[in-house]
Amino acid sequence: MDKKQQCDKKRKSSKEYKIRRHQLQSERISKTARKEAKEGKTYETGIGLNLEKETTVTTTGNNTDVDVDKIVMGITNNKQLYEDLMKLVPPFTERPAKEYLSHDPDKTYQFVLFDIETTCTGKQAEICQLSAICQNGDTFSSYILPNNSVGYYASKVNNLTVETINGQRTLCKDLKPVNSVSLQIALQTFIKFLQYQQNLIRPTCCTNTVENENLVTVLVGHNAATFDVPTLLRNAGNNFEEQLHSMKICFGDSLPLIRSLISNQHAPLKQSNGQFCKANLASVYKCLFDQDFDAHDALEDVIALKRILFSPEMSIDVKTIVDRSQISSVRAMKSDMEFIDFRHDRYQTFVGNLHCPNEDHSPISHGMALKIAGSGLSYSDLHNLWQKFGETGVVGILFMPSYNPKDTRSTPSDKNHPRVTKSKRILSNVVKYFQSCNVSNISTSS
DNA sequence: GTCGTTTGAGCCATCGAATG
DNA sequence: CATTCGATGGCTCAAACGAC
Repeated sequence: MDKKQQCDKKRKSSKEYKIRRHQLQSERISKTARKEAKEGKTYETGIGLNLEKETTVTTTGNNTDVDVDKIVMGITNNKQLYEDLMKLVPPFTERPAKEYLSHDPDKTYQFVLFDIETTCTGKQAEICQLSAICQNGDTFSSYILPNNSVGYYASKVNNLTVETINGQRTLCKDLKPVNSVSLQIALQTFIKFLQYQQNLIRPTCCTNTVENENLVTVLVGHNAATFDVPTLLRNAGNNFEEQLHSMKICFGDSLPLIRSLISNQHAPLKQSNGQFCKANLASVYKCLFDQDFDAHDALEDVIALKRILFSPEMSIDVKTIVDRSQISSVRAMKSDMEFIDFRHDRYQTFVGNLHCPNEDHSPISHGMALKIAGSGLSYSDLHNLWQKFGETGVVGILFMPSYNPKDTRSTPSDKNHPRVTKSKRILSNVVKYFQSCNVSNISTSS
């Protein structure tokens, strides 16, 4: 009995068996799909006759379709070809794994809530205001004169503008001039503020005692992991980052914390209408205190955030905050930011060709363009593969697994994991795109 | 307007179990 | 042994939502 099962198992795990089964199933799936599509239109006609006709159409129709299985088999059986393809493209990249700090009862947590206002969003964003507040109520706030003007949408939100007054570029809040400093000055003042606050908790007399090891300072902002921290690190430079690192400062995000509370139906976040509030700052504040606050001034925002997190109305403990705020090291946030920027650069190369935003039939979706970009490939890499190896090149690189040389812990399960995707629909869409390029190139050039 | 993440629905690859 | 069925978990996508 066992022997028989094992034999069967072994047979099924063989490569040939899997490939054959895969082919058969693919055919079945496309057949049924076609049948269903047909049945929708001509339900009354003889099904058997229709099927016969359909299958003949299918086989001829497949000539224009892309036979992904065949291409994949060609590569799996040809190691040399696979290696030749690999030489043509940049090494595989992937997003750094997230590692969040979890609560340690032996440690003291010092939360510093912070927020920034900027000139716009995205990689171009410059910081115009940096504010922070500690649990003891001490605040820091500084306006910063950006090199560029404040964008239309950002200005609508934060009421900051850059005006020229007496020939001087001047940062204005609500059109009134404010004292602003350079980014470097603001950051250094901020560091001093943080050092001072740390020293309030760990006295300077015991610099090398256990006391030092036990203090964890966490900079928490709302949606900070996505917006504030990357923007801050991108603008600040290595010196600032090193200082934070040496002060053992970490970053946390209150958005996932709030989301987690809402999904756990944390009672204080239930509104009077019985629904739970949304996760944005204004909504949470309104729900807890039934008051509006002057949203989108960095200082007002951090004051509100402090009240939210530490008020008795909210009633959460330190362990909850630590465990659910996705606290990460400065280094981790920095390398994640670098990955995001790297991916974004490559993503842009797909826009307008393989990925057409706001069009009904873009060859690949936004998400897929991001995934390809994140694996280290740009449009020119795919184009190059297409020119040198045709569909084999493109499908081979996207489908076949790829190993990161830096990653020593490649488990057997990774061997089945594609560099980008195994989806036949997506792979054939990419191939079809390059085919149509060739056709249009010939027709336009001749 | 930008950009990134989460969410939930639907599709599809995969694999154990069953069939002839 | 070759094939098929059925359950499941992972992948993909668009929409909604967070930040400015």
